[in-house]
Amino acid sequence: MSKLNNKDPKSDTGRSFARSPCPITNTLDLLGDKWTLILIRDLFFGKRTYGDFQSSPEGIPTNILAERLKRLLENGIISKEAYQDRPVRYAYTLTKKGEALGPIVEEIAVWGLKYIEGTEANLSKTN
Amino acid sequence: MSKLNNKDPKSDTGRSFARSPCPITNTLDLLGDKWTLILIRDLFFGKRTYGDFQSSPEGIPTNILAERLKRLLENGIISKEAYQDRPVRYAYTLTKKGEALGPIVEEIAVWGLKYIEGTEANLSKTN
DNA sequence: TCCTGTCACTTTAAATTTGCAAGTAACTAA
DNA sequence: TTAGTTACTTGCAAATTTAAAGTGACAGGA
Repeated sequence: MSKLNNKDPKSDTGRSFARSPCPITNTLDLLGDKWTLILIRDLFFGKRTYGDFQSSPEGIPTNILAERLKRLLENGIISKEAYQDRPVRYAYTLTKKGEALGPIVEEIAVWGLKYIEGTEANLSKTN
Repeated sequence: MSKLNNKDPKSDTGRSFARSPCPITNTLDLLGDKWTLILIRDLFFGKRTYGDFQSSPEGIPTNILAERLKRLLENGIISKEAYQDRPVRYAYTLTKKGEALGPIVEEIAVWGLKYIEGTEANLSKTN
């Protein structure tokens, strides 16, 4: 039951990985897609509600948004709390683990600004 | 004809983007998937041939490998050259633009090592 | 010459994921 | 009562990914 390359990381002993024990591979399995790091970026820019994320110019589909928020919650990268009752409204914020993604987001922005023509640094909230 | 949010980046004036002018978004459109940064990692570890990439423990499907190498070539992140004739064999290497991805890969590795239990730093070539 | 093997891909078909649109539930304000 | 907002969920077509097999160029050995 404790085979390597188990399809489900985290299951079993915690020492089996979906693809390999490489930290890069496993980080990519968590946030290596076209939307997750955009959410992390938005969180760094102070966005906190479901509606805030939807309003970013990239236009994330709502089903993808819900699923990504769930995955980030399950992995302890963000936390969710009601910031008001009547009606209940939720705010998502980065945990310490999530805040630690800062340097990754920063280096991606630096590279993009330097090598992709026409990209612009954040102009307030028009990410 | 020069609308923003054009579906085809690079088309038109070069000032229209697929999703937004954000450097993070555009970098993600280039390498935000589960395989591209693994190839970049392999290149940093000195792998250079098609076979080298195939032999990494993650087991990239060959059609994906071919397509990603093509995209990285088209975007000037890697270059391809024959390193022998009879039979012709090709080596892929990082360009200056590709080498500049070093800090991103590094920060991803640092985060993964710290926050994903069980991941291990590169043990020679067993990425 | 024929056969086997390697390297660098390409093709095919099925499985998975994505994107778009519409729908739902809770509640509030008019 | 009706309309509006927020935070999702559902359904389905389209796009992407995956595994597996196939192709073509060439080399070496029998």
